Amino acid sequence: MNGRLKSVFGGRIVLDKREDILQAALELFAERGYYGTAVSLIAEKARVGSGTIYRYFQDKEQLVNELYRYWKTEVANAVKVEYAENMPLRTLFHETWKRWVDFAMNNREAYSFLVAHHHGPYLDKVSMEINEKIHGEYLAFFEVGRQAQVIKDINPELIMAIVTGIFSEMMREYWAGHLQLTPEIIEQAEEACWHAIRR
Amino acid sequence: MNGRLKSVFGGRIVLDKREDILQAALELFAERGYYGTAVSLIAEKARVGSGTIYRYFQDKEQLVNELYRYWKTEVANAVKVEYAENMPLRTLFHETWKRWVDFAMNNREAYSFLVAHHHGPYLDKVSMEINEKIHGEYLAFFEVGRQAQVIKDINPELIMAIVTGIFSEMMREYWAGHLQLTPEIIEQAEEACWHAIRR
DNA sequence: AATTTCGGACTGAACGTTCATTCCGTATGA
DNA sequence: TCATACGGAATGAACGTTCAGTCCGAAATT
Repeated sequence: MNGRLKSVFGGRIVLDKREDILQAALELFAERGYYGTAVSLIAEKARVGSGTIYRYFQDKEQLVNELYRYWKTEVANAVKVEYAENMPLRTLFHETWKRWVDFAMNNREAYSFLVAHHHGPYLDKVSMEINEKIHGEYLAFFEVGRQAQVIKDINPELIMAIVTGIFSEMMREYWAGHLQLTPEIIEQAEEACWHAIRR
Repeated sequence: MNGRLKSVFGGRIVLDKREDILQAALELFAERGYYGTAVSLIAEKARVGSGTIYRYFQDKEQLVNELYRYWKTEVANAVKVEYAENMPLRTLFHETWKRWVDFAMNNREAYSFLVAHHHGPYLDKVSMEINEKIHGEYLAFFEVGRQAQVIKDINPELIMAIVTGIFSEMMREYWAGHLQLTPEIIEQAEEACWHAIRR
């Protein structure tokens, strides 16, 4: 996914144009949005002919969906914490928060892309199923916390909205240049978020 | 703004097509987005010829900006609380939260429109200045709370991100059909939000 | 009162542009 | 020689915008 990957084809080493296209599309979609990005622009940035894109992707819609699924899965894996026996939920939350911030700051384009396309009408059934699957996993986590009487006894969907709302708005303000994100401030945000959901 | 307003012209009562156009555009932009809405579609919904739109608005961009400014100001006025002497900040927050929810639920299209277009590249200088002005007023409120040691001693921009993040994500989940918004749940969300920002 | 003229709101076909997608000639390696 | 990869001009649909003409109430004229 870094545009310089190679693949072996018939014993020959070849630049993988498919990766170039995906990387160029990621950056352009994140910056300009789906409708604001012409296919010819993606081709130019990836240094391929526009026809070449259609050798690798059925159409523009399949391209954006492939990107979406890939990065959605990536971020889900990135925030996953290997669960240790008896780990307090507060600690689990802290670890997850940390990973989430790390991912967003180290993969700005991917994170921006995901946020901007999360509700796009061009997302297909498969992408939406992935969304719901991951959403469900997080819900289950909050349900556990509720049962353990650590988290407020309210609808887990609301808990979820609180956490994702705080996080995404924080990142948005950061990228808009209105808010610095020092380790101290990141911790303050985490603390505030926890205060919102803890019992 | 309800598409049935009338204006008097030369002693004669006439349907105000300008209002029809604004209302049609509001609904379509909210539902389909700016790029997803063809001008001809707005014309059809407003029952006017597409040329008529250009009698009232310079172009599509001016139309979306006019809508944005109007509703941004409307919501700002709608949530404003007449401040009574010695009113606790917690009460002020409660009143504001209530008004905000009321506005969003009673003006779904307008609220969705504002959220969806808040960062659109077609917003002009005037619209962005209105944004910053209103943003600044809210920041000042949180600054007062901080000085009074009622609200956490952290960057007001972060406080702001927390409150708007929770609210907008809550409304999103509501309109997606994932979350009911009973008075009880609305209060739980308000309470959680306050927990996040109180000292 | 009846008829004509006038102004401008209004329409929608037409225009030029942009875009996603296709097509085909060329290049490359087997 | 053949098959495949590739580039980019060509294609046609869709879009925002324009403009020549239509329509209609009001004013002017008879």
